[in-house]
Amino acid sequence: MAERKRPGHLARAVTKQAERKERGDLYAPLCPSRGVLEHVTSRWGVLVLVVLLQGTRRFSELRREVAGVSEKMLAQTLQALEQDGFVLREVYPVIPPRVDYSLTPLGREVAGHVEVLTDWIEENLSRVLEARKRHVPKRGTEE
Amino acid sequence: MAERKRPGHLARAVTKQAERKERGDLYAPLCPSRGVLEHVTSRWGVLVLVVLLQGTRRFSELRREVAGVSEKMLAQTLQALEQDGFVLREVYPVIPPRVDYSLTPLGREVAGHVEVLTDWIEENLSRVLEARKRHVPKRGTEE
DNA sequence: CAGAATCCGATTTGATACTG
DNA sequence: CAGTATCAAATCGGATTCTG
Repeated sequence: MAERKRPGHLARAVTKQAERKERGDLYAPLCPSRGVLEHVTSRWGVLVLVVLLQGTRRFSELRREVAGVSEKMLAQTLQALEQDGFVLREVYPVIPPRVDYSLTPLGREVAGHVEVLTDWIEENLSRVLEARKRHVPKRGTEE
Repeated sequence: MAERKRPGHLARAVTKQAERKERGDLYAPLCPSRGVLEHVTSRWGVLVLVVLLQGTRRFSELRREVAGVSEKMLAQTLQALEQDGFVLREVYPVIPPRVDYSLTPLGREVAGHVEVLTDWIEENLSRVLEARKRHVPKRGTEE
């Protein structure tokens, strides 16, 4: 073992020029996969995805469930996720306006992985908090 | 079904006042779990965790492997992850200085989940890119 | 080598209106 | 209701300089 360097596509010999559909490489600064990752792991993107995993939601409902998000950020987040094909936006021409947001099949896949992560964090928060206490801010005045 | 609202601890009746070690609630704006989530899902945090999953790394190695990160951001990211107990920092008092970074058991757990996510994104990049093409920027001039 | 500290412009974010 | 537009505040983030 001395070849496997990159985590993602390690030991995969993708070098066969543009072979398949094209896989991303997060370790290439210019790869668009970085952008996708950022949409998915963005502050509000994560929470929106996981909430939508529970079912369809309206804008105002998301606003309430994802506590703390501003209208602007929520709209912006939803647009990014919609553009990437994770979220479906359905507008009903009624008065008052009604817009439903839901996950696409693609979205359900990522959201599933994201949820595992968020669940882990919620579940293990105490362990992290313990670690923080244990952690010395600087290096102690003495050892 | 009409009770399950919150994704994370849904249908769990945590309401028994401060029962166990305390679980986080990402849907509570003030819960520290939000901070942990942000460290883990931060721009560079994600990449650092996945790289460290491959094994111990020195500062300069991380700098190279996580292409695009600046010294400042890398240091900052590592500090956050170290504080949360995900990363272990070992200093060797030699000249020139040597510092090794590795994952703690706790870190290996999160990093594992994070890797599943990043792998999915790399793997499915083409699907997302397709969705983006398909996506109409505004609402077309006509339908 | 491994950072800490500083300067400072580029983004991001968030209230607060305003619109269809 | 579901956003968009706007403006100021807060952060981010990188290049540079300086130690141990």
